[in-house]
This record gives sequence, C-alpha cells and structure tokens, in this order.
Amino acid sequence: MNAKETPAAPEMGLRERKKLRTMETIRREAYRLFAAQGYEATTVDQIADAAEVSPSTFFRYFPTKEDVVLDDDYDDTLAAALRSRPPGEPVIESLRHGLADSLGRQLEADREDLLLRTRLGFTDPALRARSWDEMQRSQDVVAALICERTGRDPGDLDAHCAAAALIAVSTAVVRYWVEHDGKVDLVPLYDRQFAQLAAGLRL
Amino acid sequence: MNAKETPAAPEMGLRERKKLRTMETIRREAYRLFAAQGYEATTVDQIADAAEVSPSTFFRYFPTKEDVVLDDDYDDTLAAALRSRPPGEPVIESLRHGLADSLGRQLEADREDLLLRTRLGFTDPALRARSWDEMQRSQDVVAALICERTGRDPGDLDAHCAAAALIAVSTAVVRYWVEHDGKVDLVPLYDRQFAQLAAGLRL
DNA sequence: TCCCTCATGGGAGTCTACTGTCATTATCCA
DNA sequence: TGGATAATGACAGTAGACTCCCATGAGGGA
Repeated sequence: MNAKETPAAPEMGLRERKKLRTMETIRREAYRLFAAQGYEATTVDQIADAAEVSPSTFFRYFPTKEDVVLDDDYDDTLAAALRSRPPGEPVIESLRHGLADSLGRQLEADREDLLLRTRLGFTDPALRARSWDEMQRSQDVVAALICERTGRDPGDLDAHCAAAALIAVSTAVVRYWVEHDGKVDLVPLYDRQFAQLAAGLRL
Repeated sequence: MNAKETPAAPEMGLRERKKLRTMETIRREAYRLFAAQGYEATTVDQIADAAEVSPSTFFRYFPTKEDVVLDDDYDDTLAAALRSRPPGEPVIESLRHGLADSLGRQLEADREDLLLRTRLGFTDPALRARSWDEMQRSQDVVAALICERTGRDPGDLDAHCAAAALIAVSTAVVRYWVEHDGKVDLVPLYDRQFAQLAAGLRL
C-alpha cells in the first residue's frame, strides 16, 4: 500500500510541485486502469496516455510498472505502532491496537483508495506476489516483537507461528472487508477474531 | 507443488511413453535452472536447450512458463485427506493428520524434489504469487470443511479466520523446515505448533 | 534579460514470452 | 509394408516491458 504523498509543501518551486503532481497523476490513472481492466491487461503506454505523459516519462518516475503499486513502508508503520504499546501488554493486544490505529488512520484519510488498492492486491494475480511479501514482512515484524518481549532468539518457531496466525487472521478479516465492499466495520471484526484466536479456535 | 507423474504404465505405446519422458525432462531441467539462476532469469529457450527440445515443443507441453511449476491438485489431495477423517473429530486434529499424511507420502517419495520446489516457492519473487494462490485455496478447502462440519454458511468469517490461522501456521512450519534444509522432522513440529494454537497463543 | 539546468517527448532498439504455419520425421495400425 | 496420424523443429512474427540518446522547451538564478 502506498503512503500518501506529502502534498506539496509550499516552500518548493514550481518545478518540484509539477513533478509531484505528475507522479500523483500517473499513479492515480494507473490505479484507475488497473481497477477497470486488471494489472496485466493495462500497458504502460495506456497509463502514460491517460496521465498525458510519454512512456519515457513514466519510466523516469517508476523504474518498473510494478513500482507504481508498491509501498515500502507499511511494515515500518506497523512496527512503529507496535513499539508505541506498553511492553508488558500481551502481543495479541498490542497487535489489535496497532492494526486498529494504523488502519483506522488510513481509513479516514483514503477509504476508497485503500479499498481499491487492497482489492487489487487480493484479486490481481500479478499483484498477489506483492501482497504476499507485505504479509511476510508484517509477520516478521510481529515475530520480532514477540521474540524481543519474551526473550526468544529471532528464529524461534513458536514466535513465527504465532505471528503467522495473527497476520493470517487479520488478512482474512481484511479480505472479508474487501469482499463486502468495505461496508462492514473493520475494528469489531478484528476484536472478535483475535478473541477467538486467544480462546484457541475450538471448532 | 507438482504431483508425481504416473511413471509409464506398461500398457501405453511408445508414443505416449516418449511424451511423458519429454515432459518430465523439461520439468526437471526447468527446476534445475530455476534453482541455479532463479525463475525470472531463466528463459524458455534455455529450458528448451537443456531439455533438448525446441522452444515450440516447450510450449506444446506447457502453455506458459509458469505452468511448469504449477500443481493443480494439491488442494484436491488435501481435501481428500480431510474427508477421510471422522466427521466428529475437531478440525484441528483432522488437519494435523491430513497434512501429516499427504506431506509424509510426498516426503518419502521425493524428498529432495519437494524441498527444492518448496524453497523456490518461498524464495523466488515471481513464484510467490503461485504459493499464495495455493495457500488461499488450501485455506478455502479448510474453511469449507469447517463450515460443513459445524453447519455455518460458506462465507462465515469465523471459519475463514480459523482456516487462515491453521494454514498460516502450517506454512510457517514448512518455511522453517525449508530454512533448515529439511533437516528437522516436520511432523513433531506440526504437532507442537497446532497444540500451541489450540491453547490460544498465550504470548 | 541571459544562460544553465533539468524535465520531457520522440524514436530507435533490445529482450523475452508467446502464436501460427508448414515441412519433416517418427509412431501406429490395418 | 504402406498410408494415416501425431510429434517435432524451423521460422517468421507480435506484443509489451524496458533502455539509450538526443533535441526541445520550460523553470530558476544572476
């Protein structure tokens, strides 16, 4: 998921403001096309056309087509959110709050955009690899937190499995949210499913 | 993961035996090259060369390069394994046995091959999308089983979250196995981690 | 205002997955 | 053994991602 671009600080010149605008336009048009036709079916030329730039310019802004859709710092956000929780708290609680916080903020800011991007991540084959990577990274962040708090060494299997379960559940919740067009409230869903996990999945 | 090809039933003619052998050769050489240079870096021409066929022939056997690495029926196997368990059993138990069975069989048959393919699925960016899909399908199979056994409707979030957690844990276990070069015993790891899940991840 | 820098467009070119066609060669069957 | 059938190879061709290069024109500083 993409961090929102810092919107045109006043102290920068026309040149840089134009560059920012161009980048935003390219990204916006790309997402629009991806949503309408799928990622693979959308060519760089189409994106460039829609954004009214040349294909050369597209590649000056984004080294590859995939990069249009990349978000490097989601797990940093998550890590930060987690670190702000009291160290004595059960990990599952920290994560519940951490996710609610970071997602909540994004939801208020960009609801439609978030929904669109998340849906793309689930539905478009070529983008699922990306989502998987993000999931893995989040999982590693959570595993690291667990190890840190409980004094295990970083490769500990228990920690990684717990992290995997937690992240998988939150992903499943988000998937449910996407499949219901964002018309359900995320946070109570999280609460319930995390509680189920803590209770040991009696099924 | 690919099902092992049924190895040349005696009743088929030379033609078909040759076809099977060609297909196996292509796949084997492809995996060898993927392991050595990565998936993206390996071209179809290289695979064809290594398998001593023309590129045309490659595409006659595999519609796309990705298909070389595809396994359509892993989740069928899983579903079958699950269905063979007594319906009264807790789902977590069924899955534990189902996975141990199906994996156990593959382990005895193709240990090295399985390790190689699984590792590729984790490490190669372009193949991770595949792995994700397989995970999702397995997850849906498990979710379906849960719904079936507990009389929920198929979209039920509780069921999907439970399935997600279970599959995520088994994936994490397999990942650990791969990262330790297959030198640890899978089954006891499964047992322990599933037990942790059932106990509610007290961390 | 003048010059410098830098974003841009255009075009030519590469690489690789993938398609389609046709002649050749190997198996199969009567 | 001979004719039908099926597998193959060679070749030409398309499409799309990505690179390189060069001319042009729009900001920006003096």
